Amino acid sequence: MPQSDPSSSAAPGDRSAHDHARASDVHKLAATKLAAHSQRYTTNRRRLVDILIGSTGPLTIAGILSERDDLAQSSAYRNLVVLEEAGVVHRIITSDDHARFELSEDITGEHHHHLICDRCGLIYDITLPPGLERQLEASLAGEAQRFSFQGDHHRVDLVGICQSCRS
Amino acid sequence: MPQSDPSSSAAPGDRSAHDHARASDVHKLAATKLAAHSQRYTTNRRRLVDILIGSTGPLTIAGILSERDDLAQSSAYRNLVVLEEAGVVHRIITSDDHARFELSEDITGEHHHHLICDRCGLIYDITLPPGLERQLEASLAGEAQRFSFQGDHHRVDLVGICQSCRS
DNA sequence: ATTTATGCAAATCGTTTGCAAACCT
DNA sequence: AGGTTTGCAAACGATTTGCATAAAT
Repeated sequence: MPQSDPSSSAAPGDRSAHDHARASDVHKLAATKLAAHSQRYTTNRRRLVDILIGSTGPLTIAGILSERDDLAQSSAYRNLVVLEEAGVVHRIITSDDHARFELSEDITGEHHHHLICDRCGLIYDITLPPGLERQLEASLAGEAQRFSFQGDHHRVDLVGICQSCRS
Repeated sequence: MPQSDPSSSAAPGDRSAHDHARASDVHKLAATKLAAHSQRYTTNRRRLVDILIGSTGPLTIAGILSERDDLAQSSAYRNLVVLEEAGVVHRIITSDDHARFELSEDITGEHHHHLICDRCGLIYDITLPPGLERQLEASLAGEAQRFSFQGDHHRVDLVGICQSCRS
């Protein structure tokens, strides 16, 4: 429903949660995770990771492809699946039709949440106080138990309208 | 990626968060909300709302259509858009390719969150302690302000594997 | 009488997949 | 060599839309 240029995905005043990890460390971890899944760290996969390292926030496929014109769309899709399964990247689904990708928290070592623009799909990274995270975890674990549900990870989003869509 | 019968969407031990509102009240509210958006409360729209009232949890389009065979798919899609815009229903997007729908919190008067099965897309409704909700709201509001983001509503999901997908 | 809603079938568009060539190990 | 990855183009499938008919005001 909302439409905009899906290749843009900007960042706000502060630095993003991503740029805390050094590129070489990220690649090392990525290689390890892929190896654990019997997958190779090919040139294209490394390229994808590099693009995500360089990004200030979650990127759409279009955004990723626009960074390098020597990247086949189908390979991007395929490799993002592999990277996701290996736990290297994380796929974010919003009401926007375009999936977005970011490095996984295992890789960046950060736990964060999102502000999601309902109009253009733009995503900002945010963090919550550790105490709040703990309480949340505890409550969710309790609810999961009631439903015999095996929780894996939680997600907190604030949905609204970003500054540029408002103006 | 995960696949299963999208027409099924069961409930667990307890009652769902939905069955607290009386059907007549729901219809009255729905009519009001639609009127406020210059939209009619047509037969098909009422049917959709009825199906959601009767459901124990969020339903996919397939699940909705399977409840009544005299409901055209395109009309379901179109009317769900109208109902969503009027704030009568709420659309839930997961990694599953099938959008799911539930009555909006304005209508049910309940604020709840979700356990989402990563394999089959099944969704359970859960609630968090009011105190925790308040802290969460406050933290999110603070973050929104930092990004000049106009928050509308928050969302908390626990993603994992449901009992039947585990067995 | 006009506007709005319906239902069918066709179109759309992000994503997935078949297949032959290129790449690793 | 033997299996994997790549890139092109074709296929897929949930959702959307054009259009003629039916309903509502």
